[in-house]
Amino acid sequence: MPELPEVETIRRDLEPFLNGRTLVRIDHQDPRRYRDLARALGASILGIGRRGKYLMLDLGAIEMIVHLGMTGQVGVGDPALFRHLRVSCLLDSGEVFFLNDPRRFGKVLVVDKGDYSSLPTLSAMGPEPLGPDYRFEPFYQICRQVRTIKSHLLDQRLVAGVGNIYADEALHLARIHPSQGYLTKPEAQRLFEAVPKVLWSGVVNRGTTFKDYRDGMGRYGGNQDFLRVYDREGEPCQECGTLIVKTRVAQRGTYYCPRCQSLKKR
DNA sequence: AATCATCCCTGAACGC
DNA sequence: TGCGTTCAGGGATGAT
Repeated sequence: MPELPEVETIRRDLEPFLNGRTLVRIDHQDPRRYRDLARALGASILGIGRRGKYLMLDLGAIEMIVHLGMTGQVGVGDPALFRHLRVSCLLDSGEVFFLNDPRRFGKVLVVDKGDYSSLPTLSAMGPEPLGPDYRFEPFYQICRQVRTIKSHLLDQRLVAGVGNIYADEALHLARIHPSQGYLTKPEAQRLFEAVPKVLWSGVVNRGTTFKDYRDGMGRYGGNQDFLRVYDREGEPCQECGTLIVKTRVAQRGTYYCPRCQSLKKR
């Protein structure tokens, strides 16, 4: 499940293969899912950026937006190696930029540059937690009045790019129960600082491969060996030794330490 | 306005 | 062995 660190790792991997290339041919079978891709024919890739979990290929007046969903994998190489090839783009280098996506939760579309009206989550995206516009006050104003903090970490409006794995990791580092609501200022401060810490760790370790994730070169990430709670049910908390518990919060599998992350009634 | 439930989709894990 | 069931969840959407 690619989140901010995984998408950033892919972005860095693909940059040297895509920068300056022209899209010579684009193939896919599902025009309802992969929209307006023909608009990109003949366009050159001026840069590859990222916003939250979205990859953005700068094509000048337009941009190609890629979201990997749960099982999407992009790369430059031989698409014949993949069973679930959904989109392939022939480059003027002769190489193929492709999306392989078994479960088809991923998206690829071409839009006028900056027009995200067909992507409500991207339109309302919160600040980049690893960027210069990440501010405590607006973060705190939301945290203090919501009922279940984890659902807002996943929501993308509070902060961009956090998914299920890094939400649990940040909450453990901040010692906050995933179902906690109405955070105090010190709690919000701890969470505000924990989010970029766990995301940087993910970037440094080239992403978390729990099952499906591969980087832009098809390699496994390394961050799974450094997770504090995610997928560690029954293992001892590294802070206090209490066994990590798995529950369900916001319709998501949720791991936490019942001692370090106690729920406060408010 | 916030919160919750449902849908999309496939493969792996599980139970009998 | 094999078949059917359950689970995983990001984001869009509709309901409460």
